Amino acid sequence: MTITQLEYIVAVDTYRSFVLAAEKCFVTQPTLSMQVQKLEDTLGVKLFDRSKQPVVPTDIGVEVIAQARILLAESEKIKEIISDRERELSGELKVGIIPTVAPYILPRILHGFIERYPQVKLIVWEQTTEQIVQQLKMGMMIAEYFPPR
Amino acid sequence: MTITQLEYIVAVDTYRSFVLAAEKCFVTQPTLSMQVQKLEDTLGVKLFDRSKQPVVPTDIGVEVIAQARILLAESEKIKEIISDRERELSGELKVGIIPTVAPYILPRILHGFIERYPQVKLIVWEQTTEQIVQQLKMGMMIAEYFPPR
DNA sequence: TAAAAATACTCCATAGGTATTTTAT
DNA sequence: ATAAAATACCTATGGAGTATTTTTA
Repeated sequence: MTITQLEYIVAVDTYRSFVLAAEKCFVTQPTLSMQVQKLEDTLGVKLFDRSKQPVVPTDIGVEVIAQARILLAESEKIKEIISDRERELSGELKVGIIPTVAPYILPRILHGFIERYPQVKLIVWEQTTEQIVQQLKMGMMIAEYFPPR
Repeated sequence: MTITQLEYIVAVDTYRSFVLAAEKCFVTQPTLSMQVQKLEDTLGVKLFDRSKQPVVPTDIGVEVIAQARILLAESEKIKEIISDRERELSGELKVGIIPTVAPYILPRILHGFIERYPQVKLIVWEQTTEQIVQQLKMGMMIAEYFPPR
């Protein structure tokens, strides 16, 4: 049982659709289907009834999903602890970036950002790609795409 | 951030030792150390101060660990939902087993169990190795080792 | 017959392991 | 000197992808 799997079943419950839930979770439909099945295997119970459309949670699925929502809320609180602390430290913005591309991308970010938020202290944070991916997944960093031209 | 990683930091906090925490979590010390570091990377904060012994959580570590304990408690409740439901279904014991070894091991289990709990209905559940491993990890099944002779 | 979900595969990221080095008492 | 944590390296599981088949309305 993973936090991700719990997010998936909550999404399926919310949207009553594997296709739509997958889209909202930014994964493909087969990926989401398999993870939901895997969680069902782990728990040893069917969480959704797919024999009708739209998909509907089973009786026990309703209970598990309700508890999953509570757990996910607690998970959000962990992130809040970090954000609160960072706000409290100072008006800072950490920018995670891979060293290789820093000289190409940083100037553009710095320019646009400093213009709009001149009072915020910018902290450039060298990270590996993996660390950045993690930060993005956690919603603790925001990605903005700067096209090459 | 995974539920496992949260279990690890709670264990380190509880035992004030990576070595002992690893033992209690049934993983090796390097595995636990790396997962803790990875979580620290993900959150972008140091959770423990290793410059002293025993290891002690940082200020923010204390907050995160407290919240992690809450989340893990909610995680336990999901398992309880399943167990409660299973209890309520009937006085049953599900036995997960790989088809290959069933004929060798089952008779022994059945004999000992039926003797002690004659009123409980036994349900043999054919599973893959992976499904059994999951069930064991979740604590939803108990493994007992029957030596070959 | 047109959606939605399941299945079959492929790939690679990473959790976990062993061996070793570094750090703290 | 010794116990504990970090680091290096390796392996294999499984999460996620694409392509396709089976379902349900």
